[in-house]
Amino acid sequence: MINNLVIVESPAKAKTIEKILGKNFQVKSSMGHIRDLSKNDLSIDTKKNFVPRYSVPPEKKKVVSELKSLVKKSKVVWLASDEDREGEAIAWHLAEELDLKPDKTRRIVFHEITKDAIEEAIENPREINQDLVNAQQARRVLDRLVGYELSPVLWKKIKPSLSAGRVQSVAVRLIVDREREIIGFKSTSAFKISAIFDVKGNKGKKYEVKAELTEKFTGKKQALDFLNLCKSAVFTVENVVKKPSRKSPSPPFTTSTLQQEASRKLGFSVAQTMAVAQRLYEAGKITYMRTDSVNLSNAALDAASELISRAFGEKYGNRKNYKTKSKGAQEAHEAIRPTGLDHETIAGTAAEKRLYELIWKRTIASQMSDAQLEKTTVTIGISNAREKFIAEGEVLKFDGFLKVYFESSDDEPEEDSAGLLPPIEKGMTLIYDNIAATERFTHYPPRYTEASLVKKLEELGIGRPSTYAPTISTIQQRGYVLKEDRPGRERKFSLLVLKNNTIREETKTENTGAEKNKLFPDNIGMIVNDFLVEYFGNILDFNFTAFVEKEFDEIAAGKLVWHKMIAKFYKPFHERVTSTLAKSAVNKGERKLGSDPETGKPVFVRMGRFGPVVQIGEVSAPEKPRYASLRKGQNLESITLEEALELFKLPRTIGKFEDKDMVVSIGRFGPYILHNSAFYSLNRNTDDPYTVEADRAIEIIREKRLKDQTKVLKTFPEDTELSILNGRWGPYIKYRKENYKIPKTTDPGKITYKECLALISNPPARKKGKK
DNA sequence: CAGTGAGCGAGCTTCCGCTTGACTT
Repeated sequence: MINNLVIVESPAKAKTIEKILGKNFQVKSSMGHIRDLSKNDLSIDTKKNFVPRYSVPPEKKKVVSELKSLVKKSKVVWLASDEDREGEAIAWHLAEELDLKPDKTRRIVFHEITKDAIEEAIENPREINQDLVNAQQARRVLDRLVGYELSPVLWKKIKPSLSAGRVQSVAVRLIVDREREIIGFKSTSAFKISAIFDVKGNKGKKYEVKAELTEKFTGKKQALDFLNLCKSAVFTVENVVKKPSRKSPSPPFTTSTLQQEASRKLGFSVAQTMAVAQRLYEAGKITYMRTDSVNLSNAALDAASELISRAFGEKYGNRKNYKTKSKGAQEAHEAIRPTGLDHETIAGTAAEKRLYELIWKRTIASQMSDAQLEKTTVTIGISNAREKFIAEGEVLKFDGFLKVYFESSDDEPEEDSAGLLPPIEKGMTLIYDNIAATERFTHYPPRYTEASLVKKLEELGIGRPSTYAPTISTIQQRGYVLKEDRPGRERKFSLLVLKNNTIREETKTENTGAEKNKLFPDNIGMIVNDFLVEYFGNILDFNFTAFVEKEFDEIAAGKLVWHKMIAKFYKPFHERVTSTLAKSAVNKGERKLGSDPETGKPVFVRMGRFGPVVQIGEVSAPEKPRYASLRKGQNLESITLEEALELFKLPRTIGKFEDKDMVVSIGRFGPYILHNSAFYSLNRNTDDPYTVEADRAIEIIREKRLKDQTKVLKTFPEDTELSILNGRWGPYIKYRKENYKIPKTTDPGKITYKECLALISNPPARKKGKK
């Protein structure tokens, strides 16, 4: 017989709590929700109060039967799931499914896993809050209705297997909207003026001071006029102002801020951060990693302040607890922090170490004092112009939390930060070393990264810590969004430099627009988005979630009946679904670009069976239309007629080699040359299939042939299907179309037929990790 | 591996939010 059975959500949590509670308590986990709407149908009675039909999904059967048998052996069952909407629902589902009798069931909650908090919870049990449970049911039912009624509309009107939902569709919209802003962005340029002045300090020491003009000039002529004025100008220090300023540390990590900082500082993807954090959590190294709370337990605050005084001194400490600012936060857990603050580092993989250290630093810094700075601003007047030069310097007076942590930002890297200024006094006359006018271009708003998208979603109150990573993977899996690198392009800019009383003009080039790991909408994402915005604008509205959340709060407060709220939403929504199915045309993102100058036939782009395609001519016309696939990075909505026609220039016959034609085209694996029924790949980076000429093609063919000659290292008379080949990663065994690795310990030059057979029948174990 | 773009019809796809393993390459 068990006296007390405690059920929590996570097994790692169960282990910790069991240690705290001791022998009289057995602690088990439910592994999250144990029941849900069936995934095969709607499972909601839309005719009768939206009654949900719940069932235990197959993967949860085992947990439930285990819990059932434990319950039978227990005197009292303590439902200790999280104190939020989902946690309350988990407790309720457990009570229902395990058939728990009220007299032997207690509901308890705690926000931190400490002895005090848990003991206090045990002393203050309550009953399941049915209003809160109903708010969760409303959330669940609404999401199911939206997802399972919208998705089939997309299958019929756009493409099978697509999906839509309250969260994912808004995430896609953010990315599509941003891309359109970028496509429509008109970059303008202006001339920024910066000067370097020579300053003589006492003892004749020379310093340089960098200053910037308060105004920019829109044209080169104005910039030139200004530099000409400077030739005869006297520069005088008009003012020196010193001002103290402070920098405060950021709050401890939540899921969202951890994902952002790990992305910026460690280059982790959102999924990677969560996987590493999960391992740290399971190893007992950090607190729970799916949280929206910035709260720290008293024990953690004590430990931090003790550690800070000991390691850095009393004045570095600033004990405080932060308040969450994010919309819809439920704060069922603590912030993400090390469980043992005295461990600055841990044993583990490189990724685990780095993430842990990031969490440690952020937590400690959050309990440290502000950094104090002194900012100096020097205003330099120009005798014959009204503009001023400004030189700025910043000195750190007290480092405070900066001793351990510096937060990164998403913005473009700042130009060299201001440092210490040399001794300058009001009234000094300065002599310029040089004054430069540099043409600078305005930049389009940045594309989202996974982490900055999470940040935006959190600001909008859309999604939860447990869903940020899965949402981002879903919108990529559906093909709505691609995470990609894009090469930049070269751009010319003007530079005018005044030095030694003469002005020199230069044209320079810079690389602009290069992107790394950014989210781009793909054609299908844009089509789906436009369709949803047109027919279901209310759900795609950025405030839709915030609006329904307010109603869920009212349900939780007992002021609103959940199925009435759903009924009010569902009636117009369902009518819209029906009318959209009846009225709207099948949407393939078709767009007419113009007509083909050669034949006069219309030129269209649209989604075809195998992706976006250009079509010349109508299907109904007597002559069959011609087709060409769009290239990677080309969009249905932005491709021009010229670009579309260009696609029909392939395949190109570019000449003869060894009496056979050389034909250039683009296949699944990129551009290639076809010659004498053999394929030769063009170099994606340096060769352009639209312009490549015969000489270069021959060169490529010869290179490939040479490579192939050295490809076969060894053959065996015993079996012609077996050979040792030289591949991209070194020698390998090829046998009947399959490839096999040769271990590093074996010399591929001396390998025998027998050894090969052994490696084929018993290949060395591969590293796991791939699906 | 190097190209597709027809048409019919059956059967399937899909949401968000809790939480971890147990499968194979």
